[in-house]
Amino acid sequence: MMEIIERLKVKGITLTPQRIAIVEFLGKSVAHPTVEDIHKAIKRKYPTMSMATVYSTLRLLKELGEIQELSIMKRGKACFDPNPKLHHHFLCRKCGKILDMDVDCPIIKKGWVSGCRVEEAQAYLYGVCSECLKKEQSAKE
Amino acid sequence: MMEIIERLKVKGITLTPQRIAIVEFLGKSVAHPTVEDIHKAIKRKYPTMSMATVYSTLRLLKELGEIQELSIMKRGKACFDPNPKLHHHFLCRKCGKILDMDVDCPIIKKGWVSGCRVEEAQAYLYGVCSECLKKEQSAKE
DNA sequence: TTTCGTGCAAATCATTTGCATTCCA
DNA sequence: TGGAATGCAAATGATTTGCACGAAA
Repeated sequence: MMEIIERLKVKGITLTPQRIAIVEFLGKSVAHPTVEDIHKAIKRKYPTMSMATVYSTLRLLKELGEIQELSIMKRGKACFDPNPKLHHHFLCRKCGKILDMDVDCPIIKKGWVSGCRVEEAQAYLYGVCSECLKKEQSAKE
Repeated sequence: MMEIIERLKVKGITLTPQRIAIVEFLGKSVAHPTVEDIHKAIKRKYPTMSMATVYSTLRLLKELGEIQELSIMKRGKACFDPNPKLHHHFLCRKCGKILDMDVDCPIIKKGWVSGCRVEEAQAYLYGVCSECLKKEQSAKE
């Protein structure tokens, strides 16, 4: 994730310890954290870290195209994906986990559809993940 | 939309004038209205109609599978689609309009993906709609 | 009569904003 | 040093909830 830091530096973005901490946390996260998740995690290191700072840094990173915010919401809370590239998501209704889907849909992508210019695309699948299905199976036996 | 009313009756749902008004409004709406849109429209006929009633009726209809709530949000507000069948949506960043997309994606649908059971799927496309593109074009000339 | 829906107001909760203080370049 | 970032608290705005009243079976 140091590449992000480099790009921010090149763009003249002020690199505060808080911002670096957020970028580093996002870089190693795989769970599509909410603002609260991020705040809680970083508060251990920086006890004064405020929600306002987390919100503003996330907005900055989003505007710079370094991360993406998902339209799917974890129980009403926004969540973020450190991977800004086009990919889709699966939300498990049992455990609430969000999984990245590496499916390449020929239609849901940038380009043209019915005369409209598509600049961004996101697909959301909802259901039960393989882990939860396994648990259901064992419970039955 | 009278079929919905029929189905509600069969299921033993109490049919109040307010609920009927909401169902009728949704039935003839094509613009994916927000809760506020619905409330405002019906308030003309029923001046005492409260937001709480709109919210509770929408939740009821959603739980019964008669309508769907979109994960895409009109400026932070939830919006609803009277068509509960699987289809996708396009949000125009210029005019804010949401269009139904009649594309049949072979991957973004119910079924199985990577060991997960997909019960519901929604794809969202973001960009500029054909109308706004036309306006842009004329402005240039 | 008894249950259920309505509508008002108050409560909730995520997110935003104002502003004084502090920090990076 | 100067402009930008931080952090606190207060404000905002969508949605939910509690509860008394009224309507429906």
